[in-house]
Amino acid sequence: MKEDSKSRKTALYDAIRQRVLTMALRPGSDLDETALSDEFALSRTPLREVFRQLAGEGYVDLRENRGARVSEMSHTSLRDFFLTAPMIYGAVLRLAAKNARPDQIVKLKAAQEDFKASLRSGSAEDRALANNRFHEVTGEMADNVYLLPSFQRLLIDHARISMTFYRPRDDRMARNVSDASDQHDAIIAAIEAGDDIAAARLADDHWNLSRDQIELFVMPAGLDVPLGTVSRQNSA
Amino acid sequence: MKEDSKSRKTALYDAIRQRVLTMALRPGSDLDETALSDEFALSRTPLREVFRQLAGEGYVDLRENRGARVSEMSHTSLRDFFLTAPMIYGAVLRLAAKNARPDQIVKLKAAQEDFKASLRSGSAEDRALANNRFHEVTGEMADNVYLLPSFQRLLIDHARISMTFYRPRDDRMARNVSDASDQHDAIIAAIEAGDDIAAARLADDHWNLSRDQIELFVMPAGLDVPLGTVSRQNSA
DNA sequence: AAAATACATTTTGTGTACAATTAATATTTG
DNA sequence: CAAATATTAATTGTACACAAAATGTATTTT
Repeated sequence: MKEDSKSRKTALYDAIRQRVLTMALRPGSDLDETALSDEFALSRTPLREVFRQLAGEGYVDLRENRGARVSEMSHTSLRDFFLTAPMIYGAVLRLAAKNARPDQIVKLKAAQEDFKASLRSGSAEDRALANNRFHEVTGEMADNVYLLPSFQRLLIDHARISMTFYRPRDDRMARNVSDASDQHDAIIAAIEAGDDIAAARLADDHWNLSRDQIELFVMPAGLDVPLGTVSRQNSA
Repeated sequence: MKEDSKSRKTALYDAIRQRVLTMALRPGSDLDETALSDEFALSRTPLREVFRQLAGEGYVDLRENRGARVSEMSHTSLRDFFLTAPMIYGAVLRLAAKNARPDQIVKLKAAQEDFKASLRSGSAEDRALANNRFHEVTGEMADNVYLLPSFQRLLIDHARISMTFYRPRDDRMARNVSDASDQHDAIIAAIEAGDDIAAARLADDHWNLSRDQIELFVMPAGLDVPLGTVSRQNSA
C-alpha cells in the first residue's frame, strides 16, 4: 500500500498545481524545498525537477540561487489577460467544435457535472478547480500544440482571478456563477453539434461575463459600496 | 578562466536549444544524458533539470523511464502551424507596435542586421537562428505573458520548418529569403511608427510568404520534379 | 547608536552512489 | 530454427553528501 516514488512525484506536482490555482499558495510566495520534501517524502532532487517543469508551465518562477516562488499576477497582466483570453479561447473552442471525439465529449460532460456539483455544495476552491478542469478538456479537444501553451497559462490565472474576486455571500456572484454553468451547457451543445461558429461566439460571451463579474468588484457601484467611492458606473 | 557550473549549465541549455532549432538534433532523436554530461562537464542532476525546462518550453519531450527526445514535428502539426501562426503573430506584432520601447527597437534593428549578414555569408543554420532571434525580439516587445508561450513554440517549429525546406542552390528560395528580409524592414518601420494595423497586416503577409515557400516544395511543380509526380499545381 | 565588517546559519546547487527500470543478449525450450 | 524465457548490460530515477551562495546575527569600529 506504500506509495512508490513515481506516484509521490505526481502527487507533489498535482498538489502544488492545485495550491497555486486555488491561491492556497499566494502569488509571489516562496516554495520551501525542505518543507515540501518532508511533506511528500521525496528528496530534493526530484522535487527540483518538478519545480522546473512547473516553471515551464507558468505556475512558478525560478530565481538563480534564490529558490522558487509562485508566479506573480501583476496589475498589467490582468489587462493582458482580458485582451488575450477571448482570442485564444475563441480559437480553442472553434477547433474543439471541429475536432472533438465522442469520448472527449463524454469527458467534458462529466467535468460539467462536477462543476455543477461544486456549485451546489462545494467550496470556492472546488468550484475553481472544476471550472479549470472543464476548460482543460476543451483544450484537449482543440488538440493544437501551438495554441495550448498560451491557453493553459490563461487557465492558471483564470482560476486565480476567480478566486480573488469571489465573495461567498454575494447575490451578484451567485447569479454569475449559474450563468457560467449555463454557458458551459451551451458550449457542450455547440461542440457536440460541431458548430464552430457558435462555439467561438460562446467563448466571447464567456469572457465578457467573466470581465463584467470582475468589474463589479474592481469598480463597485451599488448599495454595498463602502462610502463615497461612487467613481465609475458600469456602462450599460 | 575556468567556467563555473552556472555558465556551463546555460551553455548546455543554449546548445540544445540551438541544435534543436537548426535540426542538428533531429525531431524524435534521443538525448544521451551521459554523452551530454561529458560534453558540458556537468553531472546528470543539473542536466536533467535543464531537460525538464526545455520540455516545458516545447523543445523536447520527456518520457517516463525512457529519457528525453527532441519534440516531434508531425504532419498534422504542420497544418496546425499555419493555422495558428498568423493569429498569434498578428497579435504579437500588433502589441509590439503599441508597446515597443526605444531600446527594444535598437535591439530589433541589430537583429535584422545580423539576419542580413547571415543571408550574405552565413549558413542555413545561421540564417534560421538570426531569423529566430528577430522574431523573438518582437515577442519581447509584445510583452504579454499569455501570448508568448504559444509564440515561442511557434518559433521553434518555424526555424525547423525553414531548415527542412531549404535547398541551398535554388533560385526560388533565394528570392523568398530576400523577400523575408524586406518584410523584416517593413515590420521594423511599422513598429517604429507605432502603426499596429500595418504591423498586423505584415504578420499575415509574412506567414503567407512562408506558406507559399513551403508549398513550393511540398507540392513541387516544375523542372526539378523527380518523375511523374505532377500531382498538384500551385493554384495561383 | 549607526555603519561596516566578520561570523554563523540557512538555503540552494552539484556530484556521486546506489536503486529501479528498461533494453539487449544469451540461453533454453518446443 | 523460431519463440519464449532467463541473464546481463545499459539507462533512468532517487537519495544523500558536500560545495557554493545567500541570508541573518553578532561583533567591531567610528
